[in-house]
Amino acid sequence: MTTRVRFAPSPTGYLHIGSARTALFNYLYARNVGGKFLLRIEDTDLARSTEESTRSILEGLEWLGFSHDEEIVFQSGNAGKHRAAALKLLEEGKAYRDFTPKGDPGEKNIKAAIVERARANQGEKHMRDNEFRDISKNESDKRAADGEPFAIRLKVPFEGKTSFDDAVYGLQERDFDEIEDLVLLRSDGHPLYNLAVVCDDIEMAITDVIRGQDHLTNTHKQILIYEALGKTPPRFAHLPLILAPGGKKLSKRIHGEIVSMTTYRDAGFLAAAFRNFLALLGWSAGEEQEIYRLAELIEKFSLDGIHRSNATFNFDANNERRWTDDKAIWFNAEYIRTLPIEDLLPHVVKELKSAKLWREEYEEDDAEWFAKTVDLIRERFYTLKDFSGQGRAYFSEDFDFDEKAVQKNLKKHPDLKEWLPELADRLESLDDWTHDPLYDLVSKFAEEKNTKVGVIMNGARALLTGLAVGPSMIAVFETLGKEKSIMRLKSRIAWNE
RNA sequence: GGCGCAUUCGUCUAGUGGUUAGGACGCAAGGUUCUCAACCUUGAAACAGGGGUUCAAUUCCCCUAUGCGCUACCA
Repeated sequence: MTTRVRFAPSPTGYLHIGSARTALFNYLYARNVGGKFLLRIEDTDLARSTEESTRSILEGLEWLGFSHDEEIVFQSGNAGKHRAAALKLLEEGKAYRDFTPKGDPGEKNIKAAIVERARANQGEKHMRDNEFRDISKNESDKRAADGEPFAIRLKVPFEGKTSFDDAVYGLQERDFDEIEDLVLLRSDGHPLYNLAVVCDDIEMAITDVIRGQDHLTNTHKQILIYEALGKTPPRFAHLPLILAPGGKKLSKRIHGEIVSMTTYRDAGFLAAAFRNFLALLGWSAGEEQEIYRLAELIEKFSLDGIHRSNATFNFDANNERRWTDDKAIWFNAEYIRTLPIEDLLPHVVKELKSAKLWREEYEEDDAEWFAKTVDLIRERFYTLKDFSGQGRAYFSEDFDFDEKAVQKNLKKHPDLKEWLPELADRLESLDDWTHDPLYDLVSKFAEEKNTKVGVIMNGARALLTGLAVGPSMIAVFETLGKEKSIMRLKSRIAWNE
């Protein structure tokens, strides 16, 4: 039987970082064993589900490069089948109608209400004391026929336990005492989550369910449904959660944009880098390697390598430099500087286009220059945004001068105001615009002015790029070319007092 | 309240009944350098606590603590 896994988000927001990792692991697992990776949108909660969320999630998945197999399944489209399943169980006596009026949680905190109710019961087991569990079929049918509203509950047996062998957490057992007669169908006819999931997973012939650990205890309920339906449950693998610093839940409400996949895309992350980072959050191949191309991830992925404890996504909301996990940023920088240049170029092109710095020549006559320049400047960049930010001076005459750079590298040495234009004149007569002659000329110039070559270099860098930091000055001369270099050396803009 | 799951440097993690408990990010120092990165070298940094079992426990068992999850006619 071929392996079939699914990623099943509910469209109530953008693609969350934890969901993204669940999708990743499902994807890697499927590709590793040569199975199918399916997508199901769990849009049964119509009040909260939006088309926009669905779109955003799909966008996120696409960005990450997880292509799904087969058609996307929308859970809402299967409500009829879910209802039929509940009715079938009712017919077979494996479920019953509960005519208890629907309770109204109102504005009360749901968690508090649960605890309150449990405390009232003081540890007594009240799982099977529903008064409608054992009423006669006749009475049940009659009340239903009279139009009395009811929910359908699964009839969980008195004695016994469910068990399953989780691929991550090992053998899990749960006594029936701990499981209430769960509602399958609401009194308004809508199926509940546990029923819907089981029905859809059966329908989609899912063989392995890989999902967040928050479903670990619910799995027992789902197994009961599988059994009632006469189906064999799939294999389960539960994933540890990704938490915020301090061990708290990572939520969009509290932590905002940082949990959204689109944030990373828009911040200039490479999907490959983020994917790599995500893969190592809760999974390890058991070796010291950390950089994995997608093909390698697929090849090495195994459920055995999944951790059992939750991971913290480490960031500091109060520190701009640490707006997201340091290691994620490191991965991105590492990818930017080590990717084969031809793989990086399309991303830079896109960035320059969106920053209005793009010129068609970069793809034509100046293609070689473009590749060389990107290669030169990428080494100290962290995100794709840097190509249009710090890298602006390489692609445009319209760039800003960093005030600190001007102070430190130009104004602190007032002589440079005369020297640099003078250097420009010298350069004018240089025919061979390559490293050695350039270096010779500049160092001779410095010697002549009785100053350190660094003073000239740093001053020139500030004038030519607007920054105090950047590639070797000679390399900047080379890449900018004679004309622009001379022009900028003579420019007075930066000196503007 | 009940039930479940977890706990190795700040973070991500490797690992084992006997190890100097390893790596990565970050941090610090030094080297290199026209600056900043990169790179190289070095450093600080961890087995939650208490009981067992054992010749030996970070590793196995129990308890406690802490965190997380579930406990809903939410998903």
